[in-house]
Amino acid sequence: MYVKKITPSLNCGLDLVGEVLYGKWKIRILWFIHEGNRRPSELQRKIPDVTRRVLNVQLKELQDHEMVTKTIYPVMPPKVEYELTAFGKTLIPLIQSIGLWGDEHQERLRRVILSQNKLSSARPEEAYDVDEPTRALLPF
Amino acid sequence: MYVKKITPSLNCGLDLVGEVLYGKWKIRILWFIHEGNRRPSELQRKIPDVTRRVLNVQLKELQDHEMVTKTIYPVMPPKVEYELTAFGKTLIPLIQSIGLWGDEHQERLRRVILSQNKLSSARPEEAYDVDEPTRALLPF
DNA sequence: AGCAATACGGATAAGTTTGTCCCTATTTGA
DNA sequence: TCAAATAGGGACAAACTTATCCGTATTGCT
Repeated sequence: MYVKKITPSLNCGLDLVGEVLYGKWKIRILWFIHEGNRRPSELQRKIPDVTRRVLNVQLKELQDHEMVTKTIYPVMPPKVEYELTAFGKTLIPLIQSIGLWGDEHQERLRRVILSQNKLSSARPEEAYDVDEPTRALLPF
Repeated sequence: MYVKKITPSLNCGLDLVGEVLYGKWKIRILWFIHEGNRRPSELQRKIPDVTRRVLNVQLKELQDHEMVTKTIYPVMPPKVEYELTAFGKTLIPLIQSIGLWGDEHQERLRRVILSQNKLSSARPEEAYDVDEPTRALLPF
């Protein structure tokens, strides 16, 4: 496991939140668990872009940060379930607000992100299909 | 300037927010500008841990993302001021909520962050039991 | 017998962000 | 005259995160 060499600054609330929410997929992992996707394989189907390896790593960190619990059922084939802790649940309204803000401003955000020169050209454009109908009302 | 090789996924609102808010100092930069610290030197005094170099880089990104504007006064010594755009201001309530959540839970957050083994050594003991009772059941 | 599904993680590579070091310039004040 | 304040940025190094590739194991279906 990677060990940090630089101690993070933990001066204010924002720093602290950063520490537990930083991670490319963490917020969405929390959201999908909140939606009832408890098993790793379900989560991976919901977030196809994440690899299983990284999904495991980030779930482990969420666990260490007491955002989720993990239950391993000693059956074969293996079965594992994650759940939000009470603490983790207190984050859900925040995540929802963030997602809603992103949705409200999605055209503008997409524009400023794509027109920024940090992206390497050649976007295959229109890769996406976006949302499953059940998700239409939610931040995604 | 660094150019990304991997196109980020921009499927949902949360992805989009991630793109513009990701960055170790960005949220705090926005907050301090909101509080009236407009000049780079003021911002650096507010966030001593960030280097000037990185502060400039992140300010530039916020500018590209239309979160802040930059005004250069042609005087000597140089004078520069940043301000939130109307768009940037719509983020402030969100940032405030996040910070408040972090403040409310700061003891717990500090504990789980510090007791986590990703931090390099030398934290004054405090064993930390964080039981993983279910773990023992499977051979992994 | 072979393969998919379930799940985990070490070693290593690639990608990305952040930090360090150095250079540019002018004015004011010690 | 020299230091400090103001602001910017190129080249590079270090730190950190994420991805790839492999290996472990069992059950059940074809």
